Amino acid sequence: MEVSNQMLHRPVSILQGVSFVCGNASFWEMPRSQCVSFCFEIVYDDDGFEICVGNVFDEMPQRTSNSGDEDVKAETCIMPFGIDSVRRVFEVMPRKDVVSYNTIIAGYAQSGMYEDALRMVREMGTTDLKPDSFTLSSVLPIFSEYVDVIKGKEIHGYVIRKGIDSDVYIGSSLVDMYAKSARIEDSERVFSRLYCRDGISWNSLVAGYVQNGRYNEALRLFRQMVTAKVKPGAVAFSSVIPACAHLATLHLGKQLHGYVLRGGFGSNIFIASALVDMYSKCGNIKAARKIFDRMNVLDEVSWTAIIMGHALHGHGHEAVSLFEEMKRQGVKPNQVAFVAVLTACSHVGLVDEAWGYFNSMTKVYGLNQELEHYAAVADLLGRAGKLEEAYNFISKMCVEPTGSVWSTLLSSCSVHKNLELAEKVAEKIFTVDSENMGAYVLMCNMYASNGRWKEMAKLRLRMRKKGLRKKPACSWIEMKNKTHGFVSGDRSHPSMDKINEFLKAVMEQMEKEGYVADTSGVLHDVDEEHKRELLFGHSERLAVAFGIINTEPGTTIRVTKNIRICTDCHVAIKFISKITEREIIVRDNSRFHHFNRGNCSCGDYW
DNA sequence: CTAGGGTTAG
Repeated sequence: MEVSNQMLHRPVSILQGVSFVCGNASFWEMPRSQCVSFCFEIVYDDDGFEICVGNVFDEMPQRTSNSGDEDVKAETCIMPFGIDSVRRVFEVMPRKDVVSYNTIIAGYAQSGMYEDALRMVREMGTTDLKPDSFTLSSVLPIFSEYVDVIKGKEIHGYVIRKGIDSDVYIGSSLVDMYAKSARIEDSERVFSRLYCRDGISWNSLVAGYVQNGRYNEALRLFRQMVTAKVKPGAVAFSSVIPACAHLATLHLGKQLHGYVLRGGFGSNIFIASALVDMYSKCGNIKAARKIFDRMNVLDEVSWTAIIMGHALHGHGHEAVSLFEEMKRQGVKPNQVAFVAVLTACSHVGLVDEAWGYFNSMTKVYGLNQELEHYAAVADLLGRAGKLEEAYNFISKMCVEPTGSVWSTLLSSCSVHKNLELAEKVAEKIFTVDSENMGAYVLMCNMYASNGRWKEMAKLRLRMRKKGLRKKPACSWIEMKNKTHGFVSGDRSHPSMDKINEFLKAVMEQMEKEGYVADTSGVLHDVDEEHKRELLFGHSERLAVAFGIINTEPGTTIRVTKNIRICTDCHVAIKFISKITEREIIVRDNSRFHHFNRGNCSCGDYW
């Protein structure tokens, strides 16, 4: 499992000077008695204070409840004075005990002052006070955030030795720590050993699955949690809903939405933003917009979700005007919001606007342009046919271009049929990423459409030598709460005869209305007739046909495809939408195509 | 005195 960008971008300098010394790796496998040999030491500071009874937060006001939501911590736990004043009080306390240390450590940790929190843990050691489950529950999340699994494991070793590893708080922190370090198997093991699990421990693992891209497992565990009669809270919903967004499983997303409303969490901004994202990624931008319009409070995340939604659905102008509206309302766009608005520009070809936004990042908002922003602009230039400009832009990037940045340009070269530049770009890709499947496939396609069979064969040989195999194209459609998958050319679906019959009938009508098969994208060196047959078996076409056959007239068809929609299928589905009078929505790997009355929302710009 | 959450994205 890959570590996400978010993890890699976290600084680690904060951990310097802190040392939880303990043995190495595999204490998992050891019987408990042997774990004792793992010691836990703190590097002590020289100064120390006497132990004191009392609590520096004694003066704190009680938390007030907050509109039925659970997330009271951030909003309503207002300190009467800043953490600095708390520290001053703490420092003059004549005697300090574990509780007072825990309190100040938690205070620092919750205020993001991690160095101070860890310094206090060290100081605590100088006074003979031993960190307990409270201390460590405050400290562990620091190592989750900074993805330091070594430090996290040291603490794990220590808590096993102290016999507090089954503490729910510690357990949840450990589950989270391992998940954020991309070691979800270890999260599972910690979780499985917790004999007392509350909603938070369940959700730590659910969220862990989502963070590691294991969406199906996240949903499975969420269901298990509900079955175990643990009621999901607000946080649990905002953790699982993104799993539906990623999987594009509208029916599950809808069920969760229903659950959210019944639970009274509908106005929670975290959940509402997740729902906006989920509906738009599942192809229902109207529902997404409805939820967004009903939200009372909007932050940069909710704005970004709806802007990205419109961008993915090809409503570039709407996305741009929402971005302007966000700024007008005084919400400052962050880096992600810029990714969204640049994506919007790229999908509709707003070149000048995009440049304006790109430059305003540093000049107006003091934000650095990161790889994603460069990628979006490169994508925009490429789509707009400014291939050379895009090439130069990428070559001069301040960030080292990755294979994926070059890949967007390569697909633009393919759209604009510039084989010469494509070859140049492909070589760039292969130098950074010699196993980039997409690049091999695209180049093969381009050679094929130019009749350059020799070059194609050469490239295929190169692929074979590397042991690379083409990822099969597949499409899927939800039908009565079941997902039906289709693989290109695969005839094993039980309804295949009906599908073919349908496609044949539609095809006759299509040809009458002027459809001509575009066989240029067919990879194989076979005759025209055979090429047309191959197009006939494309997965998106099968899924659309299956959807139409099995639904009432007028029902919207939603299909998801794992790779870019094929040019010929794009034309064909336009015809199909007109002939069958259906709205057909196809999500490919980068956007949505809304086919209606013979047109597509992308305006053929994709 | 302690633990889990939403937006990028190939």
